[in-house]
Amino acid sequence: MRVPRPRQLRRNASPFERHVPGVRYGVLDELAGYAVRRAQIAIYEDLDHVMTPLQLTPPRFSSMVLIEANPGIRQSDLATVIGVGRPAMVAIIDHLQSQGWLRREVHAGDGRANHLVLTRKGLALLARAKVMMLDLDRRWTQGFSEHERRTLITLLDRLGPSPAAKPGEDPA
Amino acid sequence: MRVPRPRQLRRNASPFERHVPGVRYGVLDELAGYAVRRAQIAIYEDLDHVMTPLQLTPPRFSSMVLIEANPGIRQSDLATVIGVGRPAMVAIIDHLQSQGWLRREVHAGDGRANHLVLTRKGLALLARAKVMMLDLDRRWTQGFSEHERRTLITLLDRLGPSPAAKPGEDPA
DNA sequence: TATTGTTATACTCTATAACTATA
DNA sequence: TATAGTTATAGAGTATAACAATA
Repeated sequence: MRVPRPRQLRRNASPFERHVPGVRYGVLDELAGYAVRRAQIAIYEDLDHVMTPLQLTPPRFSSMVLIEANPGIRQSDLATVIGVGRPAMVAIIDHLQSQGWLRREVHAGDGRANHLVLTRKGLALLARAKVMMLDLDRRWTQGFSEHERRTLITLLDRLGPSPAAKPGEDPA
Repeated sequence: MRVPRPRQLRRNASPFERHVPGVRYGVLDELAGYAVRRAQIAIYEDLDHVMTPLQLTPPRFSSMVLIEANPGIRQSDLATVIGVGRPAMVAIIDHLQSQGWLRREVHAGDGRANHLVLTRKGLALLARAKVMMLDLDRRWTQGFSEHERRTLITLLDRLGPSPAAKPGEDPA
């Protein structure tokens, strides 16, 4: 089962409506998991407008952020962190390198591994992308108080099978 | 850009870790959008265990819930509601029908449209699936208070470009 | 002319397996 | 033997366009 990277956009279609008037959603409205899915669809329609002009995709953007914050990280570790396989990571890095945004250097202590570093050009683009992404994300939480925004992120980080659901912490 | 139905599972890989120790996530930790993505990856790894034995997928399950709650809904409307294209909906309905879980009847007032109705067998399976899904969802929010659970769903429903972000309502 | 369901097609993303070079 | 990166391949899911039947 694929983890939906939200569905491919239907360019000429009307935007996704989370609650179509007159339709009863039954248990779906009771499921946190379905709320996540719904939110993701709505978000991705918008995300496209920011990513595409920059020749970026969500995994490409995430990778650049992580390489900047962890210079010299190796590909396999990066793949683990963003949750893709190693082969998929090769394609992501290939693209970023073809744009001149990063270099693959030989790892100092391990001849098998790649040492990933952003170029000046890559850092410049990333700076722009980060501003745009932060701006977009703030627009998504426009009506939220800062407390609500933090609460949402914290609850999302706790949601899920194993690492989440620790009764001790109470972010709300 | 595709809306990620979360990534295909790597069966022999370790489960997705949302915060790998020693890795700095930079702005990613500030983005509600990335928190959504992270949560979805974690969720889908688990979802698989419930869906597969029942010959279900998330869109199939959602479709059945919606057909039960809105008997006679037409395919195109169903597609709009769950956020897929009409061709994708055909495949979903085909499968549900092949399992004997629903019938396509001719719509009373419109000879073009299909009137979708669950069979007794479909209703029985759906009843089982709903119990399992609710149970799974509760496990994902195990450490949450009921207030936190509702808050998460409400905030997720407000997150996004257009319909969300209404300053008036304060669910937290 | 527009819409519903359908089919055919292409594209994207992903997993899996196998290869190489290092360890 | 095991691991990092790579390549090749197949599969799932989706969008797009075009078609028939009906409105």
